[in-house]
Amino acid sequence: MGHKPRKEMIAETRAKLVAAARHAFGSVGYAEASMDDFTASAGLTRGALYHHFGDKKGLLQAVIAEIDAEMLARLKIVSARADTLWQGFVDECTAYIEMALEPEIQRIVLRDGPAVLGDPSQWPSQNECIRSMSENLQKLRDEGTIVAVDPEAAARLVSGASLHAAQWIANSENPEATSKKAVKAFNVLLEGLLRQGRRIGRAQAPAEVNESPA
Amino acid sequence: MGHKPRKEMIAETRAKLVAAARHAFGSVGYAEASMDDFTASAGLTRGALYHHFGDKKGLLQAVIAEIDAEMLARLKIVSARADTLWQGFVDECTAYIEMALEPEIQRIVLRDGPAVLGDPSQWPSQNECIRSMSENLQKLRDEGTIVAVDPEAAARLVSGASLHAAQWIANSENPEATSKKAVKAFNVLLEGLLRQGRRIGRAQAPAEVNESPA
DNA sequence: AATTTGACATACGCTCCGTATGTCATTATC
DNA sequence: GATAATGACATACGGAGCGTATGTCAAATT
Repeated sequence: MGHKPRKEMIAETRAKLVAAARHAFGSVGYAEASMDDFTASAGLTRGALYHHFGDKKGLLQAVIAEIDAEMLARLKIVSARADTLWQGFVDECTAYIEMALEPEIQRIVLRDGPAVLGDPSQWPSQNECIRSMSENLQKLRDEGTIVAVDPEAAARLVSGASLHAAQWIANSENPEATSKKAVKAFNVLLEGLLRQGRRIGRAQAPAEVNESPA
Repeated sequence: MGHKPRKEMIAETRAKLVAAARHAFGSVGYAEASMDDFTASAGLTRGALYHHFGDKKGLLQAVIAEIDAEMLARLKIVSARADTLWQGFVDECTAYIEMALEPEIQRIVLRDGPAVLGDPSQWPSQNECIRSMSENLQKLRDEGTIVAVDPEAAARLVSGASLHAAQWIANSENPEATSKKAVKAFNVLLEGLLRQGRRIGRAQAPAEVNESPA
């Protein structure tokens, strides 16, 4: 019978394990996910898991690497199709927030990941997202659009603000309204990066502006 | 012999459990901390733990509540002794970052806490710190120092940036240099909050300023 | 003085993880 | 082409940790 090639079978096994773990981690969380259970759901046993990933943490790393690669790809698409560098940067930040709204990303990447694997700034994958953002900021600085500031530092602060904003939004009882508030405040902060003459889009409001809700 | 009153004994037991757990959680982390071990180190057993705190998560909540109360107290001191509201706010942010540099706070409050107890923005205690910051921003807005922006949203973004900055600093190989970069970039972002006329402390080399008429 | 409450300790079972070992197919060697 | 060797898994075993159920003893209540 047409048995598939060896390498494909193995890759398929790894993919099945990662997929099963991703679902389990994303739904019940890392700590509550039983290795026996989700390997069985993939038609396998823990033997396969330990063979391919060493331990439970190794599998979490693989899952996060997969998710992170997807995130990076999505970010690149967003920033690539913007008209200006600055707009691309802003769009990328917005996309970052939107991704962080997804429960699977929140749970696996933002909560369990740091607890199990340590600080995300040390992960190779997370650094990819930061590096992408840093490069954009570097270009914006060379271009003269933003003030002289360390690109990586700014990128980390901005991503930190984005992630927290996302978690706040996702857990609020009215995500729509919260999102609007967060994005508005976010843009205000980002304008701190812009050089004075470049500031745009702020209505230059007189003394006491009261924004009326909705 | 002079036996102490009942209530004091009980409070002492609770305090011993919280202290032992705090040390264990802070050093080896929540997941690796054995209840048998650290209750024994307090001269007790898990029986006492379950009686007072329900389960391991309950004890973590108590530990975090204690740490958070300390953090809030420190923040209040910092913001109270500043000359201006804005300076108080900036100082508070800086203090926030400095506290987040402490390993115990990083591990328990910033990493394990969210993984075990869920999103920090839902904790009563964490909300206290945010609320304190929000109040300051509200006053700054009323005062006309900062632009019209939702105080809570800004507070959450700023705290998010602070926390991430802290983790980045703490895990960098050169914390001193990283800290300088982060604080500088942080101030730049914060200036986004300031209204145009109020901007201070930026050297502002006007290469090609294109000032739109106010 | 008798009873009740409550603060703990002890005992038990269960789940889960990691390792050590076994099995079978594929690949390499001759 | 038969045999040895490798590698991908499954099975078996032991240990640790958690939660609960139960026991005990002092203090508070009556």
